[in-house]
Amino acid sequence: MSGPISVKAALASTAPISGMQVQGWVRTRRDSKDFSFIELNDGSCLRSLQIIAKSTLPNYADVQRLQTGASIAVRGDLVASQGKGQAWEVVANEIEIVGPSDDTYPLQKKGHTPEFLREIAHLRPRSNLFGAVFRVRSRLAFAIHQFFQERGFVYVHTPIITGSDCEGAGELFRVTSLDLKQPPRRADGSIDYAQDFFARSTYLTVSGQLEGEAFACALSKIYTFGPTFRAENSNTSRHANEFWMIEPEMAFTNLNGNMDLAEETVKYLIRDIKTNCAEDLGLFSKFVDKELSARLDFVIDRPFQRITYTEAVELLKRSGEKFEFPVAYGANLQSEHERWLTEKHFKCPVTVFNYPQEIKPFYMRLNDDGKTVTAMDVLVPGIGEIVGGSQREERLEVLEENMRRHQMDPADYKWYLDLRRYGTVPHSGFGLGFERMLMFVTGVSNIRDVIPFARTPGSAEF
RNA sequence: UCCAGAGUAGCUCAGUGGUAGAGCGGUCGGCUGUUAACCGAUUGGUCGUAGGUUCGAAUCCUACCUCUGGAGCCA
Repeated sequence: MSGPISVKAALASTAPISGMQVQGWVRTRRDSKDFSFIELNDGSCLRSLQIIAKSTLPNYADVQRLQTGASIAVRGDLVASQGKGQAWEVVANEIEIVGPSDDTYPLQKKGHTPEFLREIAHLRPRSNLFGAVFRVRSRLAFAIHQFFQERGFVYVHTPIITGSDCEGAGELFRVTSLDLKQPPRRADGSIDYAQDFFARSTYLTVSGQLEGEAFACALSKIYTFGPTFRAENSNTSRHANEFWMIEPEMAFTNLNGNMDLAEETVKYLIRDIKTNCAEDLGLFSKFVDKELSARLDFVIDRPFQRITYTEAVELLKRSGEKFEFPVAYGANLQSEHERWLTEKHFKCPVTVFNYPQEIKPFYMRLNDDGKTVTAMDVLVPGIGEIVGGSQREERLEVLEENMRRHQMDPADYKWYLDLRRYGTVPHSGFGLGFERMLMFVTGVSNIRDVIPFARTPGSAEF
């Protein structure tokens, strides 16, 4: 006999197996006249395996005291179940109690709210919902690599500790080894970071884009996929201070090619999860979001709407809708505006592009109208922005001018400007929020519930 | 950070100035190829924290903490 098999493998068996072994955690236990039913779950799949523990087991008294949460190893035979609800069950010949549990175990056999489970983040993966979420998270990460690798993109590891506090976007977490009680000072009293570990100020990355551009301008098509850190005091269901982001970057590609890739990426990922995580998706459709299945089908079945920022503003103005914030050209679209476009008007993902340059970062390419830049955001129902990207400004002089307008010193970005000095090329890319994609595909509405141990303002337990 | 709401049993909640409650869970017993089993009994509380008002506060007031929803920032 070989080693233990997973619950998933046991349930997928096509024939009885005598002399098999499974191990996992007790979900519930019920007594019958001469035996006990144990539901065993090992996280390999949503479903549990029913174990029949007969009263003839030498340690039956101990087995009857097994409580939810206990870990056991079972030897026995996989047989066709006599009961309804499952095809297979295991008649145990031996049950080893590996680790007992007791009645203080917080995950009892009843419904729990996600908010409560969030407080026990170390135990919640043992629940049906979170087991499913994190299995899907794993598969989604795999599918991302598969998607880009299939298309010849090279996976690049951009630095996590970075010296560029550029983009002007977002607060950064400082990385330092200085003694906070006695930091070295300069003559003017300011802290002298030249004496810090890297002989300069360093931070946790907020984006790998600039470094990604360097590699795209060499390997043609690249993507990054890694953690990102923002020190913003954001308290919403869609923001975390540590999250993962996918950032593809393509040389010789304009905004249209960029929008095509973003749409293809989102659709591919949904299709992959639908085929490879069907059982877990079923749980989400049933208990998290009844519309989930229909929405996912809708998204993969038809093209995303593409409209310019100007068109979006016109649509919003003509909508007759009363918005809390007024719609005006030159202002950022508010959440309520985005929601109207994607949830009420088009009822599908919407790609908005060509934004006024004043409200977008320095690196986006200026359009011929001299007013708009090649920004694009993909908005999805329920979540809002899931992708943000642009064609990058490849013209050295224009880029330098943009920097000056953003109060940036081009001298600080010499290496970035070099990419335009030597063999510059039109190139484009975007950032896809991994957790937001996971929220979209699972229907889970709070980002804290799709991250194993979420980091949010005031909260870094575990 | 701003706006709104909420903190009462392990969990979900009721209780709006006068002896702290229910359902679920847990425990014990019964029944039973059960499956969110069923039937009966039982267990369970510093009412978020600290002050204050009052003869008396879960309830009213003040501050703080935490959580939830929304906003801003964005992925």
